[in-house]
Amino acid sequence: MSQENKEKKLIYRPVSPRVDLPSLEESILEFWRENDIFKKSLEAREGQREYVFYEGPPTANGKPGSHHVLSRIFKDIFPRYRTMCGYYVPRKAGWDTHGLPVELEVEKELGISGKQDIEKVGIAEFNRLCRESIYRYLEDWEKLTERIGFWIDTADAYFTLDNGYIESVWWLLKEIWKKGLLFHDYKVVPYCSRCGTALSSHEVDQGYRIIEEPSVFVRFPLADDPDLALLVWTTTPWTLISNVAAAISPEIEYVETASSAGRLVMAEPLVEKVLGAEARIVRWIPRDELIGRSYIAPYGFIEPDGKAHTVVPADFISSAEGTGIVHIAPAFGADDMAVARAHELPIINAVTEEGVFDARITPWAGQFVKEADPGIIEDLDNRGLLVSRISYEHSYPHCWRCDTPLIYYAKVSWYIRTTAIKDELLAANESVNWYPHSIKYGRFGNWLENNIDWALSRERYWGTPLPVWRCEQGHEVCIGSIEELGSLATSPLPGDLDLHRPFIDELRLRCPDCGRDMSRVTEVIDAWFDSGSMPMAQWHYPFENKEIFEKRFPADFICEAIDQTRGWFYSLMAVSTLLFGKSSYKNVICLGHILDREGQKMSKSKGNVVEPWQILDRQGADAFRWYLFTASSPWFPRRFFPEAVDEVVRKFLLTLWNTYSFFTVYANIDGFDPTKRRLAVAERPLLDRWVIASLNRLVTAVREGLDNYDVTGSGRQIQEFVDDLSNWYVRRSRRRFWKSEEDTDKLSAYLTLYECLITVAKLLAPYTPFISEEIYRNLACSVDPGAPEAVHLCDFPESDPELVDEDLLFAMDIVRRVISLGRAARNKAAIKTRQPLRQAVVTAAGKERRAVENLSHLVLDELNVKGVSFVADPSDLAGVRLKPDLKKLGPRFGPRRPQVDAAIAAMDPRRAVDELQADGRIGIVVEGREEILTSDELLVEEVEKEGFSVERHGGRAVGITTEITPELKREGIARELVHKVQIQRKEAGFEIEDHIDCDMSGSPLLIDVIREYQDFFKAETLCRGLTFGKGPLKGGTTSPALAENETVVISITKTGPA
RNA sequence: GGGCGUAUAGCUCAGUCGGUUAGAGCGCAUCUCUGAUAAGGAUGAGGUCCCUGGUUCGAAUCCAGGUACGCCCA
Repeated sequence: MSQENKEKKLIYRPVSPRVDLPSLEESILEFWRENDIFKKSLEAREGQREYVFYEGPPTANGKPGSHHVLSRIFKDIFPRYRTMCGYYVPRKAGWDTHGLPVELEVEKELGISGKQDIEKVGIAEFNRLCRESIYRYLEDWEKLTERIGFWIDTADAYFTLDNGYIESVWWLLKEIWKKGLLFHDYKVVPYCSRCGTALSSHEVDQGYRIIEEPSVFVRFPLADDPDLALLVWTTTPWTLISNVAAAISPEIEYVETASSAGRLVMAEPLVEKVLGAEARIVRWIPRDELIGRSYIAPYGFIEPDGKAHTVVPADFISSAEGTGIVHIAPAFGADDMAVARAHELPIINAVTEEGVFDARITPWAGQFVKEADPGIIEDLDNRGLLVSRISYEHSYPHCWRCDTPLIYYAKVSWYIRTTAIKDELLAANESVNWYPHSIKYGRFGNWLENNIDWALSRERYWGTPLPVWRCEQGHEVCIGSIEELGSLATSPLPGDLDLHRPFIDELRLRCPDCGRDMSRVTEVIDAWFDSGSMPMAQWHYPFENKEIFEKRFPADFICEAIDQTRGWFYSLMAVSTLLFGKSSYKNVICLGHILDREGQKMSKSKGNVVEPWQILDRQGADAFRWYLFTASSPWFPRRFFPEAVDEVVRKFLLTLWNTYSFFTVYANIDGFDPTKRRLAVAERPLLDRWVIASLNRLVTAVREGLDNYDVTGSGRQIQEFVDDLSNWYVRRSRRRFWKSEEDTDKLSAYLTLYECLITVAKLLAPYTPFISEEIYRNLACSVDPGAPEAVHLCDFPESDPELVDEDLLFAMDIVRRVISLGRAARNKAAIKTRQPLRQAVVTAAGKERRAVENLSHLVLDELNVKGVSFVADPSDLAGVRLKPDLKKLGPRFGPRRPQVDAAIAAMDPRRAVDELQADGRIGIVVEGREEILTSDELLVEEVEKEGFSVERHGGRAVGITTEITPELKREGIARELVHKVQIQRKEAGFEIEDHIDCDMSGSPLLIDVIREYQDFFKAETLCRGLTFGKGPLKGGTTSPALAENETVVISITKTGPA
């Protein structure tokens, strides 16, 4: 045959059953590159209806990890799918380039930390390094992006650091400013006084340590009754100097107490804990009596600028510790600040940015606030205000760089008043489809409901500068374009102006109000505002590309991980709602995180990170993709490790590959060319019509799934089909492919398998673009020069509902269940499949019975039985057992049901069933009372009958006769010996179509059987000359074989090909 | 401390409206089948359906409280 192949031109490129998937994928990548397939896939759909995708820009400031693969393949699959469905789906890449993480990376590289260090280096140099660091990993990202088959236009990517991008962001900010929604106010931030900088929450998290601190209980005497005092607890005595109010909870009861400490007001539940058992409750004080009461402040260094030192309500107060009365110092606590805003309290700040008391606080001026605590406590004690002090152990944040205890400190910050558009945000959210749905009114909806103003500014260096200039008079302008900047600048703009710091800071403007010099405020903006602006800024809107933006807004689809709820998902929605009053996206998939094998977060420090290249180099991108698409729901957190992907390769990709390989081997032998042959499906055998029906049903399901953003469900259905195709359709059809006659049956098998493979390749193209491409190209392009050159240029398959023969699908399903039960029954009886048996008995009636009858040849063959018979009445096959139908008897008898169960169990089942059949009802006695049960209130189950081996599942049972007659035994022996010879042929290395001569000597019984079955024997083993007892054949292979405890010596020799 | 999510076999996951014996694949053991396959088939071992309480005749499923993990906040 090999000789013949060399001479004959093969239709299909030969496909080895062994495949190296990663290197196959590399060659497909090369094909795509060389032939511009991605570009062609776009061009082919130009002018068609658009499907709009927005790329949420990753920060390329580090190597991409497995979680990036997850999000990037989900970003890939829908554009691919929609393209195949006929949509035009442009895919512009983007990179997020600003922000603290970039700065930290550069600080680390330079071995510096903190703002003072950065300013020593110089902002120009520092930002130059930031810009450089962005590009450092870009290549890694682009390589990975290509390798995993994520088609996105990286050549035309947007960068948030581009002047054009920044100009668009400025324009957006100016629009917000014009609406009066950009403002500045105090914000309490975790602050390191040594480094002179606020810390991000990420940094704060790194510095928590358990420390022991003094905490004090202090008297705040009431102004109108100084003998009675509020009892206040604080762990930061130094903040008492800046006190402006005392807060009580609207939910806790307050009392006046009498004890050795005097008359004190506090929360009732805490009295004993704080004052001890000796304290006495004098009276309960209604909250109304407290709210609004004035008290004498502990310190009067600073005169408050407004009404202060009164009791106010606040809802964050705990009744678990403290006194239930909380001292409020708005400059040093976020909760305090919120209370101050709600009640229009003044703000007192006695502390400088260096973390020391200012000159007004004479006793402690210049002292670090936390170090002043002991002096303050002593002072309180001396003045009789201290009730008690205790040592308090708690977790307190420290600066991760210098270990200085952080203080919470009010700084001026710029905000966007998103609270003013809360209703619009909620309305915009209504228009979005969230996957999973729970996010919409859960995590995201709640976040919108509790919206707080967007803290926009950062006192940092590498970011979009806040385009606000201020003059000495306090006039402010917000600049919305480079042109506007030029018109107000005191000197012409340089031609190569970089809009970043420090260059932008050097530009002076002339104040439009008073004509004085204006300089820029120093802040840059939150990088989230950059990325949230991408729908406009990626196009340099409104300065350019107006039509493109309008056409591609909002996005049909975006996708990121769950941590973006308050990140990109929010910023994207907030920016567009501020500007246009609507959401920038319609459908959003919110992915879960990838965890390690133990369910722990992957992190470099734990060393449990799975590098994507580990998977890509060993198992390949398709395997990686398929695993992530189908292993679990996209939004669940998932455990991930390399071995998990192995199963995908073995069970799915190799199964598909081998089916494909099988086809090419035989199609090449037979020279099968699908373009030259036709056969209507209706004229094909049942098995073919079944697999075609199943395929068409699959197409509908996959389309429906992907239309509804269900990747996992659709994928699992494809996997199930491929399994059926290989392990049922091909397995059952094997002989049809290798038989020598060229008949309709064979043609039908080829056409059917071909259609299945091509359609599956197309269905899989969005999922596993590489193997799909290979299968499609070899099968389609090899025979049809008119076929699109890549699977990704094809139309997505459409289902033909006419071909979905539901009855046939049902019938096959039933038959396969019957076969499975039959095999189990054989196994239980320990009768090997090669031994023929007389009969299989199936309990089936009506539609099910007809199904098994129509497909009975499958049952006979698979179960190796001579006949199938049916029993309508299960008792023919089995004994019976009676069970209560709980769904019916439960509601009827309620608590008495257990007694009913017992009464049923006590009946003789055979007689009860007879009675039920005769009368449709039966009487039982429950607690001495007669009750009538009808037949639909009872369930009848069968148990095994003699002479049969029976297996059951649910209401279905299949039995096989276990009697082996001498005749059946002889046939079994014949099959056994055929099997032995087949093994021997294989071991001798003969080709499938080689013919042999065979000699058999030994057991007279076995030889007698083979004489009887010699036609069968010769046909199965391709044996031409069969002799008995002539001894080993010359040049042959000889081996002893055992069947039924008798031995023969079999000798075979090759006599040449067919 | 708050909000959201997850928890089912050693592993990865299904489990419909509350219903009878909680399933699949992998892995393991035993057997079986096989001239496409790294495969197929069957059986078995393996389960505190995270815990506690409640509702109910009946809870993996509904309710409440908790635990662990993750995310986002504080």
